[in-house]
Amino acid sequence: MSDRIEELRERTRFEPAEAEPRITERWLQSGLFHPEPEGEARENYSIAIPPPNVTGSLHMGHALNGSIQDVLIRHHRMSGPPTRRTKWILGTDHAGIATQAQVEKALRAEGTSRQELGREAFVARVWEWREHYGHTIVEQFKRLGASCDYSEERFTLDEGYHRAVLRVFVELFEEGLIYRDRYIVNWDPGSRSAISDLEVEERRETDTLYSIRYDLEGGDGGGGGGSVTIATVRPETMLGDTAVAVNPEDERYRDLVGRAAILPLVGRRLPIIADEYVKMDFGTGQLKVTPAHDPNDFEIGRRHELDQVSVIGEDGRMTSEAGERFAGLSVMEARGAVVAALRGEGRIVSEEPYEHEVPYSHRSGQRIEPLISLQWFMRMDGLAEPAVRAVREGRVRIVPPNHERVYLDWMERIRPWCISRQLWWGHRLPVYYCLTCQEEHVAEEAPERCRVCGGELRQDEDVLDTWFSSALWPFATLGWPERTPELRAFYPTDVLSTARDILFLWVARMIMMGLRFVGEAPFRDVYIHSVIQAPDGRRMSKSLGTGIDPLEEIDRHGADAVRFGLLAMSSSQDVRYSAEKIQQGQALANKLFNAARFALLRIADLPGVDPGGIVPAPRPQTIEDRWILSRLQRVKASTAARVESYELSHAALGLYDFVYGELCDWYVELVKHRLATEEPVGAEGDRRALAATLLHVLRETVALAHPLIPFVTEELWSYLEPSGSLLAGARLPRVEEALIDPEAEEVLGRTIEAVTLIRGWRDSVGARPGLTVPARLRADGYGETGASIARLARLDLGSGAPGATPAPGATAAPAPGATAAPAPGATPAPEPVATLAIPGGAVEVLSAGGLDLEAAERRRGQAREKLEGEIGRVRGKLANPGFAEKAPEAIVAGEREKLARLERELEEL
RNA sequence: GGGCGCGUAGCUCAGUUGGCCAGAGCACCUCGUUUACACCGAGGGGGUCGCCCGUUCGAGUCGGGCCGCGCCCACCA
Repeated sequence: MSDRIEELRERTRFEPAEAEPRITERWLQSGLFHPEPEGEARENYSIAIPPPNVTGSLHMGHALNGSIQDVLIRHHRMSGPPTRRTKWILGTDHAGIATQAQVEKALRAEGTSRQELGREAFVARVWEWREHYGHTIVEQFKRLGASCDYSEERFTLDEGYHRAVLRVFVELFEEGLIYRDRYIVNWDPGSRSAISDLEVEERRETDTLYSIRYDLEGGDGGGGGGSVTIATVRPETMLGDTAVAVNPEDERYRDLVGRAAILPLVGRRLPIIADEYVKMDFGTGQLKVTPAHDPNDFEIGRRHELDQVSVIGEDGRMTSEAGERFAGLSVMEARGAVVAALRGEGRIVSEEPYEHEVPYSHRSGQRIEPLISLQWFMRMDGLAEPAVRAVREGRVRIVPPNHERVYLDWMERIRPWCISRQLWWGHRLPVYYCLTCQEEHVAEEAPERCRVCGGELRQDEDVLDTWFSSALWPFATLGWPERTPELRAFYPTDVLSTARDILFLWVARMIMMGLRFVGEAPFRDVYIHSVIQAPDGRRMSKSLGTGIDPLEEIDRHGADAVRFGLLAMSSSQDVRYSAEKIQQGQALANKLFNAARFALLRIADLPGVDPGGIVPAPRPQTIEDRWILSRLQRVKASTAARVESYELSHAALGLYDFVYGELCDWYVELVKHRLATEEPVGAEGDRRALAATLLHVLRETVALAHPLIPFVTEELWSYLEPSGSLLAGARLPRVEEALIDPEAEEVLGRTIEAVTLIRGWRDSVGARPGLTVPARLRADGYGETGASIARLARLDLGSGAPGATPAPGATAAPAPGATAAPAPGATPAPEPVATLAIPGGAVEVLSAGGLDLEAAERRRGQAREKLEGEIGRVRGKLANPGFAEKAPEAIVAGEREKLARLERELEEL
């Protein structure tokens, strides 16, 4: 052990770049991240990672969620005897559209296309692509320190997973929940596929609202027979109009209903119908109905059995149905042409700018073209109902709970889900059509021939929405539909951690599918974490140039720093990225490293003490030992509670406060002299006890911090744990109630305040840092810490200072009067040249050497003023009859005590 | 149009069920070669807790209104 410690002498800082790869390697070799599939899910702990896109790379959202999940995973892994079977299910998502788009882009660069390659070759090409780029993100998770089970990486398109998808599809089809329909869908011309409602985003845009006059049937064409005026932002769609609608309550148009208008440019007869959808107060109250290109009109069309004329094709161009003049034009070209033609006929009544919401594809960024298409749908209401109950009844908890209502609202109004995609990359639908008799077959195994006519079969061209397969993630990854030991051991998982943007897209669907197919919700908790925004408050995105690369941050500051920073930033709401928090994490790692380094080297240097022979254990000799042990129990308890209730920023910052504000700033400083070599202060017994205590405190602190900052703590563990075992596989330190010591906390709390006050005073009176000031303590409650105060505040308290002898003027005096005698046998007390208040009394300064007494006097005046003000306030409060009567007893008592203390301090001044 | 949330020090954020003088990190100023750490240490300045009204002995915290900002959901051409 000593040799290893010797090398620490040269390492004055923790170097993440050097240490992290080494430590990662040890973890991966250890097998600790792979639990055997034994026991029941309720005794084990598991999390299914939200599978990143297979060709993606680590962004800030992954880094945050990875940090959060890893804290939970490591914390729970370390909370068993000595470890608990803990599995972090790892894998990637095939991400249909995104991946296909990437490969298509590459093909374009090569001057070819997927069409040219053909389906089979294209899919093979994507698999190749996936082999090539599919592992980067997994490697990046390793750099973050994520302790996933890397030995069992899944893919939403691997063989076993595919079987699960087919099973689900077939069962739902047989139940009638999956069906095929010609329905209006969100057509994404960018990916040439239908997409679901959830993949559409609305953007505010300003278009032109045209009012167009349609003549009524039976008129003379000159307007004499009357006309209707409709308003539209999409004049090109009028070519597909099949009706004009008015509100049935609309008095103005009552007699129009049942008549017909003539569609300009086309000449089609448009029946005028009455439908409640039409708003009487919008425009003229007359609405053109285009069932094939507007979702509302589609519904109206179904109600009134209107014709559907599709004038826009899946390529985003006008079809032949649009008429010769327009066929082949793009939508925008057609718009111009239609407007020009109408203008030529004098049919444009007005044009005005109009701001409205326009649907765009979340996937391709292109404007959605609603059109009618033959697609596969899944009815959701029956599946949603148990998923609603699971949340209502608390079997699934959403944290923070205010998202629960959003979930419930959406689930209760859930609509059919369009699950087919016109892509090649994905799970191809297990649907087969007979080429001769058209009979439809749905089966997990492709049938040989048509069961009706024996004809040849062809498989449906479409693939399933990526989210269909993602919805099965928590159980498909564990071997379902087989009843595997993995499934028994790790399903349901414990928590699903995610940002809220995929609450519907993914989380809700997992709950529905888990309940339906395994009979249990896939996780107990849904933890919804922050979205990290760019420092300027904009969304972090590559395209905006606002993204910050977590890997670059890891390179610069270390994975511990990035983890700590992200955890400290995160909360229940969105937050801006804070580089300072990352630096704070780096500082913490370095601080902890150096505190341990100091202790280890000092202990190694102790004369007559064999560091190897010291058994780390709490062996408190002094009040500061009792204090740090007590504080250690508190931070162990609070950290565990915070991690378990997902208050990760509090856990991180609480740990920081302990390490900095208690362990390093105070405890290490308080005990330094007891380890001093040149000038032996304490007995050897004390040194040995102190060494044991110090090592114990360090070990527990390091273990406690491990889930948050695993690298530096693992590194330190290699010095603190002689067996050479890994901290990742150690047990979290338990809270020892017996070591909680309110008295020590009280005494040290007061001592710290006193030292801080004296230091502040010194600074304000111009005392050089090296100057030792002769002084006398005239205050209660410093019997055990007077010497510490003298040392830390650089006071000379006379002969009584060293060792454990009570400091002069401290607790000895039975009465707290001003006449408290100095230590017996001392020479007559000199007159103080200055006095400053500390909790429980005052410090009297006995020599003016090196001090600015005028400043001291000013300061005393300020202190007195402040005390008086405070006393006044407290007195006023106590004098208020309402306060004394109505406030709780403890509060009143506290105020009384405070008053007494302040009065004593004032008196001492 | 509905829903959720935010507005606390120059910046980024904490402030549990209303109760000691409203905190932290960073930034800023002063001092410091104290033998763990200069990625350091000590000290300091800095806040009408968005605004108004109310409830209460007591409000950053609860209620109402207003102003500003963000996000989610939603089928008005």
